[in-house]
Amino acid sequence: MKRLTEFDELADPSFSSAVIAWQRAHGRHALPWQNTRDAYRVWLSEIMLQQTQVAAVLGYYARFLERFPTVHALAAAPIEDVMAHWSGLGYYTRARNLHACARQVVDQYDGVFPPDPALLAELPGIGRSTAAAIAAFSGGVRAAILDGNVKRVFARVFGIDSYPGEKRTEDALWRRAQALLPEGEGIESYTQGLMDLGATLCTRASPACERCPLRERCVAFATGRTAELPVRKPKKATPEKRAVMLAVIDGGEVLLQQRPASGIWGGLCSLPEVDGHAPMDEAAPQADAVAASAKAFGEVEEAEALLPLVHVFTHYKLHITPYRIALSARAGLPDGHLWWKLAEIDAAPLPAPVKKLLAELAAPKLL
DNA sequence: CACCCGTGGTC
DNA sequence: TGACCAAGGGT
Repeated sequence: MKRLTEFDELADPSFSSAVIAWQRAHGRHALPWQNTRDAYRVWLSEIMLQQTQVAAVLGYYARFLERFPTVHALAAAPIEDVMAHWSGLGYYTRARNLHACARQVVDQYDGVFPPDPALLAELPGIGRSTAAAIAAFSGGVRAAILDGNVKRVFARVFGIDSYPGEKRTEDALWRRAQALLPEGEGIESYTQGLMDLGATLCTRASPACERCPLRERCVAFATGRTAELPVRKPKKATPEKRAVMLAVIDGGEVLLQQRPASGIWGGLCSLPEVDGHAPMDEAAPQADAVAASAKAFGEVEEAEALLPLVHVFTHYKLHITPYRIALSARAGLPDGHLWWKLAEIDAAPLPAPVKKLLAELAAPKLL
């Protein structure tokens, strides 16, 4: 007698048939990165969609494709150009990896993405799940994804009551994902169906269980635990930091500083800061102290405190205290700094809160 | 392996 | 309105 393996235990062909049938009837079919097997377009969408919702990606995707229509165009472009087109989308390592990946595909694969998910996953910015999605959508390859949508759907359907971010739980989820893949054709519909289910029906809050094709096999639905599953990440207090930023203005231009490639806002530009990040229990420096530190950039004509703003990251809260510094004369340009025309601030590779601050400085709202 | 990395939307 | 979340990967 044949011993049942764990895969046999987890396998269930009716699961993928239900997802595929639902996707074909009720899933999304008209997103800009669908209805193509162009691996470049599929890859670009998958990278942009990492930890980012569809609505936020749409505009970036269109503008990016217009500027970089092929992997060759992207590989040939300067990184500054790539960063500028990513500016505001967040997780900027993705943009650096995107560029590095394009160059690697051109150099190593003659501009053709390999169909094998294991090879895709060796490229920068492409992990196991993204590799599977690219392979499935662009080549019909049978490979398992495990993103936030799949984790949520699985946690509810199978009543998984441990935190999905925990290694042991995630390993178990990967085994299910692999075991539940459709045997025959339909990997594209199945993969898209899992994403669509999670994004449109099996949402975090108030899921639409009455329309769900998996309702009758869903443990969370049967036990009234959809609000408790998936189990949330255990939370901890988030620290608060302070940054004093200098908007040094002269002749319609503002002084920007290149940030290090790693760390927060890596690879972007920002405003020069006084004393870097200080903990919140220290008071912000006085205006004269700020003006003194701005002397490195030239003769200070005026130093004006602007309205403080708070920017919240996943892991800490940043209190930004901005100062407008008007110069009467410029000193030599320090290393890693550049002047940027305020009128063209939209095109600068800046994080969202800094760009917003400077946009308002360039064109103050009349109240 | 737990933690780091952005931003906009939602309740 | 603060907390939480959304098509993860790199270290």
